Amino acid sequence: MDNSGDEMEEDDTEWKSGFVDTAVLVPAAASGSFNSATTTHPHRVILHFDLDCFYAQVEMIRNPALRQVPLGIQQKYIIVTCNYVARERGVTKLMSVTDAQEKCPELVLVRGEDLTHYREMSYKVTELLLSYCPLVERLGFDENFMDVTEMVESRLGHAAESDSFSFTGHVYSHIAADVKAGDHQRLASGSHIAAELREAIHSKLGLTGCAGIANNKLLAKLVSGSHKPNQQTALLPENIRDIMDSLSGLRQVPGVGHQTAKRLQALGLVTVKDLQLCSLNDLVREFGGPTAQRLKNLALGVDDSPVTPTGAPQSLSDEDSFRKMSSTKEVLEKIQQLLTSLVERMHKDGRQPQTFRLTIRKYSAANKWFNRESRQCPILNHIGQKITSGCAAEAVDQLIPVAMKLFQKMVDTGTAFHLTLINVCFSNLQSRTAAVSGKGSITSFFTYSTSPRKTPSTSPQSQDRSSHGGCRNFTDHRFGLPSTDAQHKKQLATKSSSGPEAPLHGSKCEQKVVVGGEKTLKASGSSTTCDLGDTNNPVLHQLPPNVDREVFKLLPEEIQKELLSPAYVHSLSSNFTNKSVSDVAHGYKNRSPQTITHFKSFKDVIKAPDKLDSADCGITVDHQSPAGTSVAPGENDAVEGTLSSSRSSDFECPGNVDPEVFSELPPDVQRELTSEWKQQKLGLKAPSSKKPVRNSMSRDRKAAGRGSQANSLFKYFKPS
DNA sequence: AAGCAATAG
DNA sequence: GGTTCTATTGCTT
Repeated sequence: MDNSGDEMEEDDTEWKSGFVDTAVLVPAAASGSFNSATTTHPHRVILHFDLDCFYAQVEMIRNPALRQVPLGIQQKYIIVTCNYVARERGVTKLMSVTDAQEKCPELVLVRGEDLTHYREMSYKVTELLLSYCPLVERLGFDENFMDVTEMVESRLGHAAESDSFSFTGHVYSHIAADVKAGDHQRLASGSHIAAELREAIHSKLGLTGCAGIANNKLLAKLVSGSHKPNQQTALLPENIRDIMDSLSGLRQVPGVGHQTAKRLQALGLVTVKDLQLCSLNDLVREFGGPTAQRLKNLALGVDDSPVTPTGAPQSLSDEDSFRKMSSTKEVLEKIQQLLTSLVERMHKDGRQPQTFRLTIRKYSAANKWFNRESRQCPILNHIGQKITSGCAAEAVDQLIPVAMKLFQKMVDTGTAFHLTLINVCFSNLQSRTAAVSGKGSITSFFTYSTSPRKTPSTSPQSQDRSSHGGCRNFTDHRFGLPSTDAQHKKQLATKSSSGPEAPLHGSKCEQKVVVGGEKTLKASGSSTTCDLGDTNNPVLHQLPPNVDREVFKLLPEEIQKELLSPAYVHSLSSNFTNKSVSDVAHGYKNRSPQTITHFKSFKDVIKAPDKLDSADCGITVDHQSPAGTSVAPGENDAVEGTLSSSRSSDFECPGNVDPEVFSELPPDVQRELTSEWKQQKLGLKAPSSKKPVRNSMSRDRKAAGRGSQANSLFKYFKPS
């Protein structure tokens, strides 16, 4: 049944033509616009790199002793990957820890939930590849596509034909030495480039991996795993049919996922050949024209998708999963923990996130999997600036109430809930100046071009690569490739997305986020100083009715401006924005300039409750004195009518909870927390200087949620 | 712009 | 296929 050579399918002219010339199946409109070499020659030269058991390799570099033992990388209760020693003992990817230990009792486990080291190494690989050629596309942490067509042309043009008539590495379904490379000079050249890049990755970074060389991404990826580990394989055009036929099912075709495979199966298609032979009309009926054509092309080994330079990530997220989380307090602490690391990562990136998203997974017996839901909202500029300017603790503090508000949109904290995952995400990442000085003004990109992404090295702290200077030079005379040729620039320009100066990965290059540089803001040094003296603001009449004028006048000018911006005023009808405006106003009104600069973060407070200085904290609630010198209702709330509900002063927080943060939480949440604290207090002694995070302490006070008099703000917290 | 589905490693 | 911890794209509203 394996008719891989050239059997005669009686009536199938359509699919034969697909192999002969990819352009036949490519819509004319598309073929004119995609990248580089397609217009000058029929085939691009595409490389696919795939690092061997990537996480395990990183851990073995960190601890070379692990090289000789069976090593598994554990996330929660599964082995996500393992080294080859472990594979010889029967350990496989995605095996449960118990199964793995049964197979291999000597298995050494390393925890891999924290992806920091993997992410950093991953970007070093991408940057190394980028130092040779700009067309590099990441796929996950351990794979990269590369369009080396230009490099190949350059090499073949410059003659030095020594390399050009032989392949290096494997050639799919051939003995490499037997292949007449002269018929495939461009792929042969690509095989040498792949070998050199693999060697560079090994010598500079200490990592091994596989590579595939073919005429498109689909084929390069499919062929790269033909010989593992640490080997490479090229695919000749005449063997496309072979490799497609070798796939055991449609699921193996990159781009065909579970859902698509199921729909195809419903049409009676289970093998690649089934799809190749299926009438296009049937597919169009099920999937629509473009998807139908793409699926059929994939089955034929045809893929015209360009290698799209990945650039800096478009979102940063952090998440944790667990068996069960069912109290608001746990949720709050988990969110705080996730935010703390996410904000730090965001700061190193240097860009300013415009959107925050909270995702949860609710337990459900029926559908234990894939039930994630999320809510997102804009990030106020003053919070975003805290991140970029390095005020991480304050940024976290101010994001926690935002996150809890989103949380409550998804979960009725009044009734039982059962979460198994929480994710926090920053997206819509903008390069500094753009955000503040009004929507993407292009000019702002270039005025502050501080972190050139030309040099492959990113973070100063990981700067052991003192030899990095050699990279460029090596590249240049080796490949004689000006990375500035027209084709590349064209494609790069289309994806300028995140701004030219955004580093590929965490620069942490203190780009002096000139807060005052923006403008009129007088406070030069301290970014958060309030300007209490400014009383003649001509635009107060623009304020929405629920914003207290007196409070507004107390805000720093930058915040005022933000609140008055057209986009902002326009969106004031939404729940979120109303609430946020109020919160902002409220938060600031209760602080003198001095207390702001010395503000103790929630994180700091919770970690060192005994070091609290009450003078440093918000003044509305005294969380320190055992006597409970909480401020009387209304005493500090000049804006009682509009703003007081979320800050009922008739309560007390445990000593390790920042009242500022607490006060900004939704009333429901305050109520639940208060009742938990109350119970804990009754149940056990208050720890004063212990493992602070887990427990809470101090006195309670029942009436935390007693803002039952629903004012205009209360409704925003009601589930709906 | 928000939320989700699908795909990927 | 799902375990994990991400990340991207495209559809729908």
